[in-house]
Amino acid sequence: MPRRHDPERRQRIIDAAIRVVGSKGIAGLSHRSVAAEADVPLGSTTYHFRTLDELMVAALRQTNEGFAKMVASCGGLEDPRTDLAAELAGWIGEWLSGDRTGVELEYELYLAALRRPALRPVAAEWAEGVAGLLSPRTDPVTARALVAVVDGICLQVLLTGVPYDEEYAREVLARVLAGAAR
Amino acid sequence: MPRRHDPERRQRIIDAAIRVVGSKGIAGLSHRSVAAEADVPLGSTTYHFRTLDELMVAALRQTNEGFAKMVASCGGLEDPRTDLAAELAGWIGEWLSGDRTGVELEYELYLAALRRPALRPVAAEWAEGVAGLLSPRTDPVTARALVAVVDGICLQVLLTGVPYDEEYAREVLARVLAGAAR
DNA sequence: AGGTGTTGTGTACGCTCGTACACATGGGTT
DNA sequence: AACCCATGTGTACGAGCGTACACAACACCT
Repeated sequence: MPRRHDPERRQRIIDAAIRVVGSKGIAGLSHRSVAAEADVPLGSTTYHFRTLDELMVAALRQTNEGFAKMVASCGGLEDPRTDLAAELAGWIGEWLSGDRTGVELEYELYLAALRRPALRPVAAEWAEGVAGLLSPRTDPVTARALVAVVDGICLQVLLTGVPYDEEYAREVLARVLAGAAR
Repeated sequence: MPRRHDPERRQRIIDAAIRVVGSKGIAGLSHRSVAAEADVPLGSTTYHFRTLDELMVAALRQTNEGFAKMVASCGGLEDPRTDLAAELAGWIGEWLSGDRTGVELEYELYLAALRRPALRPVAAEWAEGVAGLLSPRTDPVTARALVAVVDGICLQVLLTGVPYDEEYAREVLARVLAGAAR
Protein backbone atom coordinates (compact mmCIF):
# COMPACT_ATOMS: atom_id res chain seq x y z
CA MET A 1 0.00 0.00 0.00
CA PRO A 2 2.23 2.79 -1.26
CA ARG A 3 1.65 6.23 0.15
CA ARG A 4 3.93 9.00 -0.86
CA HIS A 5 3.52 12.27 0.95
CA ASP A 6 1.20 12.01 3.91
CA PRO A 7 0.77 8.45 5.01
CA GLU A 8 -1.81 9.47 7.60
CA ARG A 9 -3.91 11.49 5.22
CA ARG A 10 -6.41 8.73 4.55
CA GLN A 11 -6.72 7.90 8.23
CA ARG A 12 -7.20 11.55 9.12
CA ILE A 13 -10.10 11.70 6.68
CA ILE A 14 -11.78 8.64 8.20
CA ASP A 15 -11.40 10.06 11.70
CA ALA A 16 -12.87 13.35 10.53
CA ALA A 17 -15.79 11.54 8.88
CA ILE A 18 -16.58 9.80 12.15
CA ARG A 19 -16.53 13.10 14.00
CA VAL A 20 -18.82 14.66 11.40
CA VAL A 21 -21.34 11.83 11.62
CA GLY A 22 -21.19 12.09 15.39
CA SER A 23 -21.90 15.79 15.46
CA LYS A 24 -24.10 16.38 12.41
CA GLY A 25 -25.35 12.93 11.50
CA ILE A 26 -25.08 11.14 8.20
CA ALA A 27 -27.23 13.83 6.64
CA GLY A 28 -24.41 16.27 7.31
CA LEU A 29 -21.74 14.06 5.83
CA SER A 30 -20.28 15.38 2.59
CA HIS A 31 -16.89 15.48 0.95
CA ARG A 32 -16.70 19.13 1.85
CA SER A 33 -17.72 18.84 5.49
CA VAL A 34 -15.20 16.05 6.00
CA ALA A 35 -12.50 18.02 4.22
CA ALA A 36 -13.13 20.99 6.49
CA GLU A 37 -13.15 18.83 9.63
CA ALA A 38 -9.94 17.05 8.62
CA ASP A 39 -8.39 20.32 7.47
CA VAL A 40 -7.49 18.92 4.06
CA PRO A 41 -8.48 20.24 0.62
CA LEU A 42 -11.70 19.07 -0.98
CA GLY A 43 -9.86 17.22 -3.71
CA SER A 44 -8.14 15.08 -1.11
CA THR A 45 -11.37 13.58 0.18
CA THR A 46 -12.71 12.87 -3.28
CA TYR A 47 -9.41 11.34 -4.25
CA HIS A 48 -9.22 8.87 -1.37
CA PHE A 49 -12.94 8.11 -1.35
CA ARG A 50 -14.60 8.41 -4.71
CA THR A 51 -18.08 8.08 -3.18
CA LEU A 52 -19.53 8.78 0.23
CA ASP A 53 -20.49 5.12 0.45
CA GLU A 54 -16.82 4.17 0.39
CA LEU A 55 -16.13 6.65 3.15
CA MET A 56 -18.99 5.31 5.22
CA VAL A 57 -17.75 1.75 4.78
CA ALA A 58 -14.35 2.77 6.11
CA ALA A 59 -15.92 4.72 8.98
CA LEU A 60 -18.27 1.91 9.96
CA ARG A 61 -15.46 -0.63 9.84
CA GLN A 62 -13.34 1.55 12.07
CA THR A 63 -16.09 2.09 14.66
CA ASN A 64 -16.69 -1.66 14.63
CA GLU A 65 -13.05 -2.28 15.45
CA GLY A 66 -13.13 0.29 18.20
CA PHE A 67 -16.26 -1.32 19.58
CA ALA A 68 -14.77 -4.80 19.58
CA LYS A 69 -11.66 -3.49 21.27
CA MET A 70 -13.75 -1.75 23.90
CA VAL A 71 -15.78 -4.87 24.67
CA ALA A 72 -12.70 -7.03 24.80
CA SER A 73 -10.94 -4.67 27.17
CA CYS A 74 -14.01 -4.38 29.37
CA GLY A 75 -13.66 -8.10 29.79
CA GLY A 76 -15.88 -10.12 32.07
CA LEU A 77 -17.37 -11.97 29.14
CA GLU A 78 -15.09 -14.97 29.41
CA ASP A 79 -15.52 -15.82 33.05
CA PRO A 80 -18.14 -18.60 33.01
CA ARG A 81 -19.12 -18.00 36.63
CA THR A 82 -20.62 -14.56 35.99
CA ASP A 83 -24.28 -14.15 35.09
CA LEU A 84 -24.11 -13.45 31.36
CA ALA A 85 -27.54 -11.78 31.21
CA ALA A 86 -26.68 -9.40 34.04
CA GLU A 87 -23.30 -8.79 32.49
CA LEU A 88 -24.80 -7.80 29.17
CA ALA A 89 -27.57 -5.72 30.72
CA GLY A 90 -25.10 -3.80 32.83
CA TRP A 91 -22.87 -3.29 29.92
CA ILE A 92 -25.73 -1.90 27.77
CA GLY A 93 -26.52 0.41 30.63
CA GLU A 94 -23.02 1.82 30.67
CA TRP A 95 -23.07 2.23 26.94
CA LEU A 96 -26.43 4.03 26.86
CA SER A 97 -25.91 6.18 29.92
CA GLY A 98 -22.66 7.60 28.60
CA ASP A 99 -22.44 10.22 25.92
CA ARG A 100 -25.41 9.65 23.65
CA THR A 101 -23.37 10.91 20.72
CA GLY A 102 -21.20 7.81 20.65
CA VAL A 103 -24.12 5.40 20.62
CA GLU A 104 -25.97 7.47 18.05
CA LEU A 105 -22.91 7.54 15.85
CA GLU A 106 -22.43 3.79 15.84
CA TYR A 107 -26.09 2.99 15.36
CA GLU A 108 -26.51 5.58 12.66
CA LEU A 109 -23.70 4.10 10.61
CA TYR A 110 -24.97 0.59 11.32
CA LEU A 111 -28.56 1.41 10.38
CA ALA A 112 -27.46 3.16 7.23
CA ALA A 113 -26.99 -0.32 5.79
CA LEU A 114 -30.77 -0.49 5.44
CA ARG A 115 -30.59 1.59 2.28
CA ARG A 116 -26.95 1.13 1.32
CA PRO A 117 -26.07 -2.38 0.18
CA ALA A 118 -22.38 -1.48 0.27
CA LEU A 119 -22.57 -1.25 4.06
CA ARG A 120 -24.29 -4.58 4.60
CA PRO A 121 -21.21 -6.78 4.57
CA VAL A 122 -19.66 -4.53 7.21
CA ALA A 123 -22.84 -4.59 9.27
CA ALA A 124 -22.82 -8.37 8.98
CA GLU A 125 -19.21 -8.44 10.15
CA TRP A 126 -20.21 -6.50 13.22
CA ALA A 127 -23.10 -8.79 14.10
CA GLU A 128 -20.92 -11.85 13.59
CA GLY A 129 -18.14 -10.27 15.60
CA VAL A 130 -20.32 -9.60 18.62
CA ALA A 131 -21.86 -13.05 18.35
CA GLY A 132 -18.31 -14.43 18.24
CA LEU A 133 -17.48 -12.61 21.45
CA LEU A 134 -20.41 -14.37 23.07
CA SER A 135 -19.70 -17.79 21.60
CA PRO A 136 -17.47 -19.01 24.44
CA ARG A 137 -20.44 -18.68 26.73
CA THR A 138 -23.25 -20.14 24.67
CA ASP A 139 -24.24 -21.78 21.40
CA PRO A 140 -24.22 -19.88 18.07
CA VAL A 141 -28.01 -19.67 17.75
CA THR A 142 -28.37 -18.17 21.20
CA ALA A 143 -25.48 -15.80 20.57
CA ARG A 144 -27.16 -14.46 17.46
CA ALA A 145 -30.42 -14.14 19.36
CA LEU A 146 -28.72 -12.18 22.11
CA VAL A 147 -27.33 -9.76 19.56
CA ALA A 148 -30.82 -9.26 18.12
CA VAL A 149 -32.28 -8.67 21.58
CA VAL A 150 -29.56 -6.21 22.53
CA ASP A 151 -30.17 -4.32 19.29
CA GLY A 152 -33.91 -4.34 19.83
CA ILE A 153 -33.68 -3.07 23.39
CA CYS A 154 -31.13 -0.36 22.58
CA LEU A 155 -33.20 0.86 19.67
CA GLN A 156 -36.34 0.97 21.76
CA VAL A 157 -34.52 3.25 24.17
CA LEU A 158 -32.91 5.39 21.51
CA LEU A 159 -35.93 5.71 19.23
CA THR A 160 -38.76 6.16 21.69
CA GLY A 161 -36.95 8.01 24.43
CA VAL A 162 -38.08 5.69 27.22
CA PRO A 163 -35.41 5.39 29.93
CA TYR A 164 -33.27 2.28 29.95
CA ASP A 165 -34.48 -0.34 32.40
CA GLU A 166 -31.55 -2.58 33.27
CA GLU A 167 -33.57 -5.09 35.27
CA TYR A 168 -36.00 -5.52 32.38
CA ALA A 169 -33.12 -6.08 29.95
CA ARG A 170 -31.55 -8.62 32.27
CA GLU A 171 -34.84 -10.48 32.54
CA VAL A 172 -35.38 -10.68 28.76
CA LEU A 173 -31.79 -11.72 28.08
CA ALA A 174 -32.05 -14.35 30.79
CA ARG A 175 -35.14 -15.80 29.14
CA VAL A 176 -33.33 -16.14 25.84
CA LEU A 177 -30.38 -17.74 27.60
CA ALA A 178 -32.60 -20.07 29.59
CA GLY A 179 -33.76 -21.76 26.43
CA ALA A 180 -30.21 -22.47 25.35
CA ALA A 181 -29.46 -25.25 27.80
CA ARG A 182 -30.99 -28.44 26.56
CA MET B 1 -59.72 22.45 10.59
CA PRO B 2 -60.76 24.85 7.88
CA ARG B 3 -59.63 24.11 4.35
CA ARG B 4 -60.80 26.30 1.60
CA HIS B 5 -59.91 25.21 -1.86
CA ASP B 6 -58.52 21.71 -1.95
CA PRO B 7 -59.38 19.79 1.18
CA GLU B 8 -57.29 16.83 0.04
CA ARG B 9 -54.20 18.83 -0.71
CA ARG B 10 -52.50 18.12 2.60
CA GLN B 11 -53.29 14.41 2.40
CA ARG B 12 -52.03 14.22 -1.16
CA ILE B 13 -48.71 15.67 -0.01
CA ILE B 14 -48.35 13.11 2.79
CA ASP B 15 -49.10 10.25 0.40
CA ALA B 16 -46.55 11.60 -2.03
CA ALA B 17 -43.95 11.91 0.73
CA ILE B 18 -44.45 8.25 1.63
CA ARG B 19 -44.00 7.24 -1.99
CA VAL B 20 -40.83 9.33 -2.25
CA VAL B 21 -39.31 7.80 0.88
CA GLY B 22 -40.22 4.37 -0.44
CA SER B 23 -38.53 4.90 -3.77
CA LYS B 24 -35.62 7.22 -2.97
CA GLY B 25 -35.24 6.98 0.77
CA ILE B 26 -35.26 9.78 3.31
CA ALA B 27 -32.13 11.17 1.68
CA GLY B 28 -34.24 11.85 -1.41
CA LEU B 29 -37.01 13.56 0.52
CA SER B 30 -37.27 17.27 -0.13
CA HIS B 31 -40.00 19.84 -0.50
CA ARG B 32 -39.37 19.79 -4.21
CA SER B 33 -39.35 16.04 -4.74
CA VAL B 34 -42.59 15.73 -2.80
CA ALA B 35 -44.15 18.59 -4.72
CA ALA B 36 -43.26 16.92 -8.00
CA GLU B 37 -44.56 13.54 -6.84
CA ALA B 38 -47.81 15.04 -5.58
CA ASP B 39 -48.09 17.25 -8.64
CA VAL B 40 -48.51 20.41 -6.59
CA PRO B 41 -46.45 23.59 -6.66
CA LEU B 42 -43.40 23.90 -4.44
CA GLY B 43 -45.01 26.61 -2.35
CA SER B 44 -47.80 24.24 -1.44
CA THR B 45 -45.52 21.77 0.31
CA THR B 46 -43.66 24.46 2.21
CA TYR B 47 -46.94 26.02 3.21
CA HIS B 48 -48.49 22.87 4.68
CA PHE B 49 -45.23 21.59 6.19
CA ARG B 50 -42.83 24.29 7.18
CA THR B 51 -40.05 21.77 7.84
CA LEU B 52 -39.28 18.32 6.55
CA ASP B 53 -39.49 17.05 10.11
CA GLU B 54 -43.16 17.98 10.22
CA LEU B 55 -43.72 16.12 6.99
CA MET B 56 -41.91 13.07 8.29
CA VAL B 57 -43.97 13.08 11.46
CA ALA B 58 -47.14 13.04 9.41
CA ALA B 59 -45.79 10.32 7.12
CA LEU B 60 -44.62 8.12 9.98
CA ARG B 61 -47.91 8.52 11.78
CA GLN B 62 -49.78 7.50 8.65
CA THR B 63 -47.64 4.43 8.01
CA ASN B 64 -48.13 3.46 11.66
CA GLU B 65 -51.87 3.61 11.22
CA GLY B 66 -51.68 1.56 8.05
CA PHE B 67 -49.50 -0.95 9.85
CA ALA B 68 -51.89 -1.30 12.78
CA LYS B 69 -54.79 -1.72 10.39
CA MET B 70 -52.91 -4.39 8.49
CA VAL B 71 -52.08 -6.36 11.61
CA ALA B 72 -55.60 -6.07 12.93
CA SER B 73 -57.10 -7.28 9.67
CA CYS B 74 -54.60 -10.13 9.45
CA GLY B 75 -56.09 -11.25 12.73
CA GLY B 76 -55.11 -14.45 14.45
CA LEU B 77 -53.58 -12.55 17.33
CA GLU B 78 -56.62 -12.77 19.56
CA ASP B 79 -57.26 -16.50 19.41
CA PRO B 80 -55.59 -17.81 22.58
CA ARG B 81 -55.32 -21.34 21.19
CA THR B 82 -52.78 -20.45 18.51
CA ASP B 83 -49.06 -20.56 19.20
CA LEU B 84 -48.18 -16.88 19.55
CA ALA B 85 -44.47 -17.37 18.79
CA ALA B 86 -45.21 -19.25 15.57
CA GLU B 87 -47.87 -16.71 14.70
CA LEU B 88 -45.45 -13.82 15.04
CA ALA B 89 -42.62 -15.61 13.27
CA GLY B 90 -44.84 -16.46 10.33
CA TRP B 91 -46.15 -12.98 10.21
CA ILE B 92 -42.64 -11.51 10.14
CA GLY B 93 -41.85 -13.91 7.32
CA GLU B 94 -44.74 -12.64 5.24
CA TRP B 95 -43.75 -9.08 5.92
CA LEU B 96 -40.09 -9.57 5.01
CA SER B 97 -40.62 -11.82 2.01
CA GLY B 98 -42.97 -9.39 0.33
CA ASP B 99 -41.86 -6.25 -1.40
CA ARG B 100 -38.77 -5.08 0.42
CA THR B 101 -39.67 -1.49 -0.37
CA GLY B 102 -42.56 -1.46 2.06
CA VAL B 103 -40.50 -2.78 4.95
CA GLU B 104 -37.63 -0.46 4.17
CA LEU B 105 -39.99 2.48 4.04
CA GLU B 106 -41.49 1.81 7.45
CA TYR B 107 -38.19 1.05 9.14
CA GLU B 108 -36.47 4.01 7.58
CA LEU B 109 -39.06 6.40 8.91
CA TYR B 110 -39.04 4.63 12.27
CA LEU B 111 -35.24 4.64 12.57
CA ALA B 112 -35.07 8.29 11.56
CA ALA B 113 -36.20 9.01 15.13
CA LEU B 114 -32.63 8.24 16.22
CA ARG B 115 -31.52 11.69 15.10
CA ARG B 116 -34.82 13.52 15.02
CA PRO B 117 -36.38 14.08 18.42
CA ALA B 118 -39.59 15.24 16.75
CA LEU B 119 -40.19 11.69 15.51
CA ARG B 120 -39.64 9.99 18.86
CA PRO B 121 -43.14 10.42 20.25
CA VAL B 122 -44.53 8.90 17.06
CA ALA B 123 -42.04 6.03 17.22
CA ALA B 124 -43.05 5.50 20.83
CA GLU B 125 -46.71 5.41 19.79
CA TRP B 126 -45.89 2.68 17.32
CA ALA B 127 -44.04 0.53 19.84
CA GLU B 128 -46.82 0.98 22.37
CA GLY B 129 -49.41 0.23 19.73
CA VAL B 130 -47.84 -3.07 18.73
CA ALA B 131 -47.33 -4.00 22.36
CA GLY B 132 -51.00 -3.19 22.91
CA LEU B 133 -51.97 -5.56 20.12
CA LEU B 134 -50.08 -8.28 21.94
CA SER B 135 -51.39 -7.44 25.41
CA PRO B 136 -54.45 -9.73 25.27
CA ARG B 137 -52.09 -12.67 24.99
CA THR B 138 -49.42 -11.83 27.52
CA ASP B 139 -48.25 -9.41 30.19
CA PRO B 140 -46.99 -5.89 29.36
CA VAL B 141 -43.34 -6.62 30.05
CA THR B 142 -43.32 -9.63 27.76
CA ALA B 143 -45.21 -7.70 25.09
CA ARG B 144 -42.58 -4.98 25.11
CA ALA B 145 -39.87 -7.61 24.96
CA LEU B 146 -41.51 -9.29 21.98
CA VAL B 147 -41.56 -5.98 20.13
CA ALA B 148 -37.85 -5.53 20.84
CA VAL B 149 -37.07 -9.04 19.63
CA VAL B 150 -39.11 -8.63 16.47
CA ASP B 151 -37.31 -5.37 15.76
CA GLY B 152 -33.93 -6.93 16.42
CA ILE B 153 -34.57 -9.92 14.18
CA CYS B 154 -36.00 -7.87 11.34
CA LEU B 155 -33.09 -5.46 11.46
CA GLN B 156 -30.57 -8.28 11.46
CA VAL B 157 -32.15 -9.54 8.25
CA LEU B 158 -32.47 -6.13 6.64
CA LEU B 159 -29.06 -4.79 7.64
CA THR B 160 -26.84 -7.80 7.16
CA GLY B 161 -28.59 -9.44 4.25
CA VAL B 162 -28.80 -12.87 5.88
CA PRO B 163 -31.97 -14.71 4.81
CA TYR B 164 -34.86 -14.79 7.24
CA ASP B 165 -35.01 -18.00 9.28
CA GLU B 166 -38.56 -18.46 10.49
CA GLU B 167 -37.83 -21.43 12.72
CA TYR B 168 -35.06 -19.50 14.44
CA ALA B 169 -37.36 -16.55 15.03
CA ARG B 170 -40.07 -18.82 16.41
CA GLU B 171 -37.59 -20.40 18.80
CA VAL B 172 -36.32 -17.07 20.16
CA LEU B 173 -39.81 -15.64 20.54
CA ALA B 174 -40.91 -18.82 22.29
CA ARG B 175 -38.07 -18.47 24.79
CA VAL B 176 -39.14 -14.94 25.64
CA LEU B 177 -42.72 -16.09 26.01
CA ALA B 178 -41.73 -19.09 28.11
CA GLY B 179 -40.48 -16.81 30.86
CA ALA B 180 -43.76 -14.96 30.99
CA ALA B 181 -45.90 -17.57 32.69
CA ARG B 182 -45.37 -17.38 36.41
C1' DA C 1 19.79 11.84 -14.17
C1' DG C 2 15.69 11.68 -16.25
C1' DG C 3 11.31 9.72 -17.38
C1' DT C 4 6.87 7.85 -15.57
C1' DG C 5 2.88 7.11 -13.09
C1' DT C 6 0.75 7.41 -8.54
C1' DT C 7 -0.56 10.75 -5.23
C1' DG C 8 -2.34 15.18 -4.08
C1' DT C 9 -4.42 19.97 -5.06
C1' DG C 10 -7.14 23.96 -6.74
C1' DT C 11 -10.90 25.69 -9.26
C1' DA C 12 -15.00 25.85 -11.66
C1' DC C 13 -19.57 23.97 -13.51
C1' DG C 14 -24.20 22.68 -13.13
C1' DC C 15 -27.51 21.09 -10.09
C1' DT C 16 -30.72 20.82 -6.07
C1' DC C 17 -31.77 22.51 -1.91
C1' DG C 18 -34.44 25.47 1.93
C1' DT C 19 -36.10 29.83 2.35
C1' DA C 20 -38.27 34.12 1.60
C1' DC C 21 -41.57 37.00 -0.13
C1' DA C 22 -44.78 39.39 -3.10
C1' DC C 23 -48.89 38.35 -4.97
C1' DA C 24 -53.56 35.81 -6.16
C1' DT C 25 -57.81 33.81 -4.34
C1' DG C 26 -61.90 33.23 -1.98
C1' DG C 27 -64.55 32.10 2.44
C1' DG C 28 -66.17 34.48 6.81
C1' DT C 29 -67.51 38.38 9.26
C1' DT C 30 -69.61 42.72 9.73
C1' DA D 1 -71.25 44.90 -0.29
C1' DA D 2 -66.88 45.55 1.77
C1' DC D 3 -63.24 44.04 4.17
C1' DC D 4 -59.90 40.78 6.23
C1' DC D 5 -57.13 37.12 6.68
C1' DA D 6 -56.18 32.21 6.10
C1' DT D 7 -55.03 29.69 2.15
C1' DG D 8 -52.43 28.88 -1.97
C1' DT D 9 -48.93 30.07 -5.81
C1' DG D 10 -44.82 31.56 -8.54
C1' DT D 11 -40.25 33.14 -8.69
C1' DA D 12 -35.86 34.29 -7.25
C1' DC D 13 -31.69 34.07 -4.14
C1' DG D 14 -27.76 32.30 -1.90
C1' DA D 15 -25.67 28.22 -0.16
C1' DG D 16 -23.95 23.69 -0.48
C1' DC D 17 -23.53 19.68 -3.11
C1' DG D 18 -20.99 15.87 -6.30
C1' DT D 19 -18.19 15.84 -10.04
C1' DA D 20 -14.67 16.75 -13.36
C1' DC D 21 -10.33 17.97 -14.76
C1' DA D 22 -5.99 20.33 -15.46
C1' DC D 23 -2.07 20.72 -13.02
C1' DA D 24 1.72 20.20 -9.14
C1' DA D 25 4.69 17.19 -6.50
C1' DC D 26 7.23 13.45 -5.53
C1' DA D 27 8.82 8.36 -5.27
C1' DC D 28 10.42 4.83 -7.91
C1' DC D 29 12.64 2.48 -11.83
C1' DT D 30 16.07 2.25 -15.41
